[in-house]
Amino acid sequence: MASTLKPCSSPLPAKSSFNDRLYSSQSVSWHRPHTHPSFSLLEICSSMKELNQILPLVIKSGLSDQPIFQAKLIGLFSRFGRLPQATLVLDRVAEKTDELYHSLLKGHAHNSTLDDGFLFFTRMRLEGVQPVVYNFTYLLKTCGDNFDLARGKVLHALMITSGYGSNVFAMTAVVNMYAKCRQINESKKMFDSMPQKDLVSWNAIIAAYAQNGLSGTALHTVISMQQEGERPDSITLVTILPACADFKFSKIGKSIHAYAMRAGFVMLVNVSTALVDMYSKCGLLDTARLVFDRMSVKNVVSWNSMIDGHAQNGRSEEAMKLFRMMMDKGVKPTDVTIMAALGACADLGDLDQGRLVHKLLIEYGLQSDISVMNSLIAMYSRCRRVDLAAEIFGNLKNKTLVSWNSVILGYAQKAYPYEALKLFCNMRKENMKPDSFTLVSVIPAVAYLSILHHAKWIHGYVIRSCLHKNVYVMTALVDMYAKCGGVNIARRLFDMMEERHLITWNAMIDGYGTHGHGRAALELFQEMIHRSPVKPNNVTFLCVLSACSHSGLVGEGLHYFALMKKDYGFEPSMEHYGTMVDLLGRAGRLEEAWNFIQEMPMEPGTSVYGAMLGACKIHQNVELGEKAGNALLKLEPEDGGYYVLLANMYATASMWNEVAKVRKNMENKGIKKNPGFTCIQLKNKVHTFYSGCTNHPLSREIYKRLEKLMDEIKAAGYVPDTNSIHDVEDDVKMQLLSSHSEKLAISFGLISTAPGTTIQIRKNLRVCGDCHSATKFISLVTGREIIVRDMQRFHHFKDGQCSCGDYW
DNA sequence: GTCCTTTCCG
Repeated sequence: MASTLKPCSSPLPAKSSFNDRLYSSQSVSWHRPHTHPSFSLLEICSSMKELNQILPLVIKSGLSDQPIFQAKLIGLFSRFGRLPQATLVLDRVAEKTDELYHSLLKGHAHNSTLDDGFLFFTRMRLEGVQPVVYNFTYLLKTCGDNFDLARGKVLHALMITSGYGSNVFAMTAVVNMYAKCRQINESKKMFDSMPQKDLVSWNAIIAAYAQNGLSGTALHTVISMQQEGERPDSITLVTILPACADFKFSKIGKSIHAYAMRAGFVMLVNVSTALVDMYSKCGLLDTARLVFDRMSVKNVVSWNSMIDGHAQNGRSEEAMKLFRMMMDKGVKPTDVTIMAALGACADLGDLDQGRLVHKLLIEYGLQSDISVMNSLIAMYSRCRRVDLAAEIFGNLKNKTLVSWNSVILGYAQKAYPYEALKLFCNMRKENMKPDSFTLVSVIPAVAYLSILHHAKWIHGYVIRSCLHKNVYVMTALVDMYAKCGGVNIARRLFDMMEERHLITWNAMIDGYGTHGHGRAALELFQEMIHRSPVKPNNVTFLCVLSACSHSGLVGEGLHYFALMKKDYGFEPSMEHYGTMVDLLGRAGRLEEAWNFIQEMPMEPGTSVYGAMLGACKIHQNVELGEKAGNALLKLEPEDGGYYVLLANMYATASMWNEVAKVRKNMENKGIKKNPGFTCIQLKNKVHTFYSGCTNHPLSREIYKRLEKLMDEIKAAGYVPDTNSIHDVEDDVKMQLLSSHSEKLAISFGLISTAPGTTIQIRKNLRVCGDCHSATKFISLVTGREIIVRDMQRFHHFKDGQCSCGDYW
C-alpha cells in the first residue's frame, strides 16, 4: 500500500493502465487528493473522450472542488478546446491562483477565437492577475496567425508596460507577429532593439525577411548571424531554402545541402523536403528526384514539392506519374497536391485526367477550398472547356478575386471577348475590385474586338484604378491600342512608361509593323538594342521581319534574318521562315522565295506555303502558285481558305477552267468558304455587313449613298477591277463589286457620322483589291480618314493614299 | 511551460 501512496510522478503506459485504474478506484477512500486514482487518471488522460469517462469518477470521489483537481481540470478542458467548461470550473474556484488563469489563457490562445482569448485576457487583468511572459508569447503568436495587427500592437504595448520589453522570448514573438502581419520594418526595428538574441530570434528575423519577399536580405542575415556566433540549425535551413529557390541560387542551395549533410539535418523530413523544393524551383529536377528518392521518411509535403516541381518545369507527364505513385502508396492528398495535379492536367490539355482529379477532390472534401476550385476553373479553361469552367464558377459560394480572374482569363484566351467583358462588368457590379491580373486578361479581349471606343473606356478604367504605372497592364494597353488602330496613342503610352519589359518593346515594334510603319519599327528596334537594358528574343525578330515584310523593306529583312542567327544565335522557327517567304514573295521575288523554301532545314508548314501562294496570286505566277497550293491542300485538306486563295489566283489570271476545277473539288469534299464580312462600330453597337446584304434597317440609304459615291470616285479616276469576275455582263460585275461588305460598311459610316469623322472598319479576311482601290478614292472625295483592319494588318486611307503604299 | 521552419489558385 505504501508504494501506491506515492505521488504518481511518471505516467504509466497509457492503454492498459488507464482501464486498470478506472476499475480499481471506486471502493477505496483517499485522504490526500493528489494520490487518488482518479487524479492519476487525469494525469494520463490524452483525449476528451477519456476525460468524459473519468469525469463521473472525479465527481463521485467528492474531490472535484479540491484545488489540485480544479487546476488539472482547467488544464485538460483548455487543452481539449472546451473553454466554456474550463471557465465554469474556474468560476467555482474559491481561491483563484494566477496559474489557473494562465492555463486557461493558453487554452484560448491555442483552441479558441482571438476574440474570446482577448476577452479572457481582459478579465484576467481586471481580476488583478499580473500577466506573465508566456501569456504574451502565446497571444502574439495567435495574432500573427490571424494577421491581426491591431491586437498585436495592443499586446506589444501591454507587454512593454508589463516589463517584458527586453525578454528574448517575448520580443521574438513580437518580431514574428509583425512579420506575419507584413510589417517587415517594424519587425526589423524590434529585432534590432533586442539587447539579447538567441538562435530562435535570429531564425525569426530570417523568416520575417524570407516571407516578406526579401529573400536576399534573408540570405545575408544568415551570414550576420554566424558572425554573431550563432550556428544555423535545421530551422534556419528550412527557412532560407525557399529564399534560394526564389532567386534560383542553386549554388547557395547546394552549399546549404552540404552543410545539412555534415550536420546530419538531411535526416529530418522538413529539411530534405525543403531541399527537394529548392532544387525543383531552380530547375534541377533530377537532383530534386535524387534527394527525394533517398528520403527514408517522406510526408505529403515532400510529394507535393516533387509533383508541383515537375508541373512548373513543364514536365507535366512526370508530375502526373508522381501523383499516381503517391496515391498508390496511400498518401492522402492535400489541397496543394490537387492544385499541382490540376496544373499538370491543364498544361497537358488532358481533360480526361482533369476530370478524374475533379472527382478525387470531391472525394477528399476539397470542393469547399476556394483555391482548389480556382485551379479547377483554370484547368477546364485550359482544356478548352470554358463552359465547364463557367459552370463551376457560377456555383461557387465564396468567389474571390482569383476566381473572377480565372474565369475571365479563360474566356479571353479562348476567343470569347464579349463574355470576358461581360464578366468584367459583372464583377464590378458585385463590388469585386479588379486588379492588374484582371486587366491583363480583359485588355487583350478589347484588342481582339479592335474597337477604339472600348479601348479608351478600359484605358480610363486603368487610370481610375491607379494601375497606369503597372508595367504588365501598360504593356497590354500598348498592344491593345496598336490593335485597335491607335498606333500613335500606343506610342505615346510607350514613351510615358517608366519601366518597359521585352514584351512592351515587342508589342510596339509589331504595332508599327502591322500599321505599315516599317521604318518606325526598325528605328525602335535599334533603340531597343542600343539604348535599352532589354535584349531581343526570337519573337522580337519575328516582329521586325514582319514589319519589313509589310513595308516592302526586303534588304533590311534579309539583313535582320541573318543577324538573328549570326549575332544572337536564334534558330529561326517556322513562323520566321513564313515571314521571310512573305517578305520575298510580296516583293515579287518569287523564285528566290521558292528557293528559300527548298532550303529550309525543316518540313515547310502551312504558314510558309500560304505566304507563297498569296504572293503568287498578287504577282500572278500560276506555276509556283500551283506548287504552293497543292502542298497546302495536302497539309490542310479541310481548310476552305486555301481553296479560295487558289481559285482567286486562277481567276486573276483568267484561268476560268482551273477556277471551276478548284470549286468542284471543294464541293466534292463538302468544304465551305468562310464568308467575308465587315464590321463597323457606332455608338456602342457593332454593325456587320456581308457582301450584297440588304437586311440592315438603313439598307436603302446605304445603297443610295454607295451609288452616288461610285459616281463620285469614278469621276475622280477610279477604275473598277473586274478582272477577278467572269461569266457575267460588265454592269453586273460592277454591281457585284460595289456591294462588297467593305463598301457597304464605309457607306453606312459616311451617312451615320458627322463630316470629317474618321471611319474605322474591320474585315475578317484580307481586304479585296478593288475595295482597296475604291477606298483610296473615297478618302479623297469625302475628305475622310478611313482605317481598315483586315486579318493581316491595318490600312490607313487618307487623301487618296494608303499607308501600305499598295503593298500588302 | 514560453520565441523560429518546408508544399499553395489567376
